[in-house]
Amino acid sequence: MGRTPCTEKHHLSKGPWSKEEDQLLIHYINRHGEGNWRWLPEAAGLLRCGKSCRLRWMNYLRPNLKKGNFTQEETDLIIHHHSLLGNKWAQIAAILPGRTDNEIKNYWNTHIKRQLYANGIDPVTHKPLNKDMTDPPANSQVSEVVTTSENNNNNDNSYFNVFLNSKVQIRSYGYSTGECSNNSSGVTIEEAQPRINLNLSLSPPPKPQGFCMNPEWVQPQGQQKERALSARNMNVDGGNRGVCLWCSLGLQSNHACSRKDKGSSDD
DNA sequence: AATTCATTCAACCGCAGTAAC
DNA sequence: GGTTACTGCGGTTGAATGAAT
Repeated sequence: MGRTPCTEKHHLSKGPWSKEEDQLLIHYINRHGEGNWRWLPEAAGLLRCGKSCRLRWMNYLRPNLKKGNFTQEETDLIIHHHSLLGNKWAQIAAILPGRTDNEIKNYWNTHIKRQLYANGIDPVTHKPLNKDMTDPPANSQVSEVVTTSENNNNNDNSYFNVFLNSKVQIRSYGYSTGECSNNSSGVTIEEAQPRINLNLSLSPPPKPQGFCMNPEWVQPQGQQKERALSARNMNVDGGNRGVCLWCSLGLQSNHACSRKDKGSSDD
């Protein structure tokens, strides 16, 4: 069926809020507090529906809202948590004090999304756009885009010439295919707190310690090789799951990943 | 200066969850 | 258990603004 829009029901105002309306709303909430949105407009003397009042208050009028551009830290957090939560804007907003879900959603759609696309990252999956390189196993879970600072104290980059002059790392969490020998316990948000920036160029991975991934996904083809490797394989996190790049490159003996690919079923 | 095109973001709409009856 | 109403969330729209031609 669907409901009649509240504005139609009671001939209420629509469109941008006037200063007077804002003042009425602020004044009322300051005196009576939030809540009871259904009856608030009437009580406050507003010709708006409760929904509209709530939105106006939550997004623009309530105190402690942070105005202005997003900082790099905030952008990092948004990308990180989006990779974990998807389009759960309210949940993401809860992590960024002073920011609203609407604001974050807009910022995502107008800025971050485009920059991710421009850098070959699918903003939905947080994986490289190239389909051949990116289709994860059907049972894969979300992944995360992570960037690191240039100096990762990695003294052994010899196998990673493809990553020269690069910065981005894409960390995949919770793939149920493959597993690394030294850490299969999953990663909390706190543990995984990355330093992200939208200079999504590519960079060398850290030392291959517990670095795991599924070799099925490593199908470098021509120029796509670099992106695929960098985006897929850089698990800076000390090994979640999957089969390691080092293994896929035939370097098993050089690092700690003792696991053999065991297919697509654990947990 | 006028027009067109692109971008931004405030606000709206519909749906889902849930509490109250 | 079914219905209704309220609230919150996410997707989408469209007016305002800026940039390009």
